[in-house]
Amino acid sequence: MAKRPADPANGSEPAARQVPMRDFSRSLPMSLLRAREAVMRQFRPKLREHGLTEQQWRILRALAAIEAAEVTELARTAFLLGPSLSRILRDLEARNLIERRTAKADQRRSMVSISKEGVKLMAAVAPSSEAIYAEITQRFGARKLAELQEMLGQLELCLASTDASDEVTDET
Amino acid sequence: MAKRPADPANGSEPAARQVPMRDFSRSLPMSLLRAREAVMRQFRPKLREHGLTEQQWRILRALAAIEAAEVTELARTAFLLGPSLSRILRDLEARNLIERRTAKADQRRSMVSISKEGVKLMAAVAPSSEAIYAEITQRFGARKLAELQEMLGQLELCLASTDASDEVTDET
DNA sequence: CGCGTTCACTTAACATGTTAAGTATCTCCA
DNA sequence: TGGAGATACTTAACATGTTAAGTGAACGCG
Repeated sequence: MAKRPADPANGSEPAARQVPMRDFSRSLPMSLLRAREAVMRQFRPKLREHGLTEQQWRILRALAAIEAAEVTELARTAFLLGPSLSRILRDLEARNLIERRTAKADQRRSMVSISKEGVKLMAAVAPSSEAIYAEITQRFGARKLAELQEMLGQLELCLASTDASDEVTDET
Repeated sequence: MAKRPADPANGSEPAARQVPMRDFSRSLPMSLLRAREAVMRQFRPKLREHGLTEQQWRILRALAAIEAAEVTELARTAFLLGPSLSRILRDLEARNLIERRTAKADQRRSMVSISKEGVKLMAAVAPSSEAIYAEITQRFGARKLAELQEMLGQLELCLASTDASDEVTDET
């Protein structure tokens, strides 16, 4: 309470409290944000070496596992919003890392697939990526990691019904 | 150039023989991303009603708990990068939600504090925010939530040492 | 003093997140 | 069959993430 502009007549009063807002810093969104950032900080430098952003890498990985996918399907898989994906695909296509064709049966749909170049790039990055993931797994503990991901999945699930209209998420 | 026939009519073809990688939808970064998104999806609409983004709300919350803070300190607390914070502070100041003064002892530093308007806005949003958080807690379970956050904290901690003390990146 | 260094921010430039609006295509049914 | 509505993207506009460079002030040390 009583938050004042800290009167300008005084000399030094840098630190207000030692325990400012544990409350805020311990909120669930912040915990998730910091944890994810800690993880991504391990990967980003290596991806950057290959001229890839995190999202571009997600897309390539998603495409490498399938023959081809519609844009909407790819968005769901790579967990990207349509507009973001649209832009990224345009750039990846310009770099010849992916290929795009409109479906014959439905001219609205665009089938996206990874190119030879894209596969080559993936092959170059994958080993480092796997090594980093293995390092993280080892540091944190494989069992604990599985446990954590199980809880994250449950959290996601128990919040999904709130805003979802009536979607049936039939995943693996 | 025609990578493969890839008939446009096929619906499911779990090939995935190119580069052997984990199913990336189960990777840790994706799990964290999806979980966080599921949580934030609960908050965003309410914040938006008040013309606030998630980051702006973080800053106001951080400022509400202290008298004033330097920009760098605030960045650390709200978990924002300097440039992002710089922009947001400029906007929040234009909306009279915060106040800024340069420190007397060190002209480089800028002391930021929340304004009366900002406090008023927080008072308007906080109840809804708390209600949403309570709902999440109830759905997921308070004990489980605490457990999850404990694990997230441990994950963050066990990865923190990697980029801080561990070094030898003198290849630049 | 003087000058190079560090520090605290700010700008710049590019990429993505987020919401709303636009465009082309397809579906359905009166 | 043709026109309203739904669908699959794409664009647009604004806000933030991310890295690099810039600016001005404080420091250190000869």
